[in-house]
Amino acid sequence: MAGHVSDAVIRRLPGYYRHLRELEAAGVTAISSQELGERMHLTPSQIRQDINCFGGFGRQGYGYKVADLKGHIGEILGLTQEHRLIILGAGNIGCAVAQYPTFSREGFRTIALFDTQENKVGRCLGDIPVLHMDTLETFVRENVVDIAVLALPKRNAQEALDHLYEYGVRAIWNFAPADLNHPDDMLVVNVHLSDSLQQLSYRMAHREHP
Amino acid sequence: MAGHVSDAVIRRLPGYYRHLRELEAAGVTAISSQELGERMHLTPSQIRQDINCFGGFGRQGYGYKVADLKGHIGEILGLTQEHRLIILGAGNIGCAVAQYPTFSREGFRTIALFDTQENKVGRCLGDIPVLHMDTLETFVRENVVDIAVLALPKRNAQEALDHLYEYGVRAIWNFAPADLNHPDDMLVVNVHLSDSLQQLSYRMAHREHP
DNA sequence: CATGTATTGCCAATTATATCACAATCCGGG
DNA sequence: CCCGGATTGTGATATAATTGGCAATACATG
Repeated sequence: MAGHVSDAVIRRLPGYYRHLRELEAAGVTAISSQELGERMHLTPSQIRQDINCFGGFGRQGYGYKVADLKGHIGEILGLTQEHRLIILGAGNIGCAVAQYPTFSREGFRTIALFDTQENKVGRCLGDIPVLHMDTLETFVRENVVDIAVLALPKRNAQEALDHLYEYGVRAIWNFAPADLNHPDDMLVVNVHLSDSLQQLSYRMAHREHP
Repeated sequence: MAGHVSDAVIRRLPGYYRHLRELEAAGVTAISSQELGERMHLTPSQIRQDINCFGGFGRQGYGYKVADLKGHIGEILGLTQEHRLIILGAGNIGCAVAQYPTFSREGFRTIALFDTQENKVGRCLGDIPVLHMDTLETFVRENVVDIAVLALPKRNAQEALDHLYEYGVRAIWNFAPADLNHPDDMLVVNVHLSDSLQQLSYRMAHREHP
């Protein structure tokens, strides 16, 4: 199992996790691929195949135990270990990420925000301090930082990434609307809000019944 | 041409648009599929095939005219017509969307935010008013609203969607971390920030060289 | 205006992804 | 403890997406 997992499967994993959490919260203890498929708008076959990339978590004639499966998928997603984040840019997006309620439940802990604007530096969001961008290097070298979130203007994003690499950060969650260049041993996942909105626009322009 | 365009192509279109805009800004007037492919990390073949879904915009022995191609793709994406947005939820995400700089350039115009918290209602973000959620129905019935952005807590999202449908809105850009039920003639595009961060976590947990 | 070169458009081949079908097997009830 | 009904795990098949290859053709040059 887990020989090679395709991108398509990885994209669906968080969806499984989300639905399983909801089912667990609703008190459902077991579910079949049939039922889960109806819920998620996927075929039962696809669900069984996806889950089987990682091993046989189900039981014939019964289905999957919700709590077990959620646990396994959480582990596969790496949510059992804590991730320490810093956020570059304390604007709306940076603050939104810092305060997003579900992240902390999933092991993502924001330890600091960074900004250049003097009126933002020194404040706190909850218990997260907003530090000056000039102190970034020292901070990163003296603290464990697993992920850096880029929530700053496009023009500063590439330079910030280059510095972060130099200081040792190897994973980036990027909100700047640009495809940043990065070394092979650095992971970059883009959010690209604009792309998502443009997809909606495309579908509106091309839907059959207007 | 344009018989049926696959999801995979639609997902890539905004990327083409973004890169073409950058090229145009950089003063590049023409580009080959080869060069564009290197820039975007796609094969030249794929680029030619993608673009050909919509017609032959290129010229043999020469490549594509950047401005022309950008214009065509903008049109295909529906960016030539204005879209009027309302945003439900004036928290960090709602405000981030309202003030996101590139949206207005692409024809997306936010005309109002809605919230239930009294201390937010009555203020403005730039020239966009924050109105009380109770006035949503009246507002939507009296104004043209093309897209509603859901930037409110998960527990309120489904109900909000149902109301919006009733009032006549037929396109939703959803930031709530839930897969909302919706009628067939309503378009819903999800952002699901958590999914994106979990994908990063997955890749961190499974990368070869730690 | 003729010629060589670069590059598209497009069809074929390959690879990836999703679905189907069914044997293996586990649960629950009697 | 055994049997019936349900549901998984999985190999085979179908469908979709990507890449390769090449003829057609437009541009640039002299």
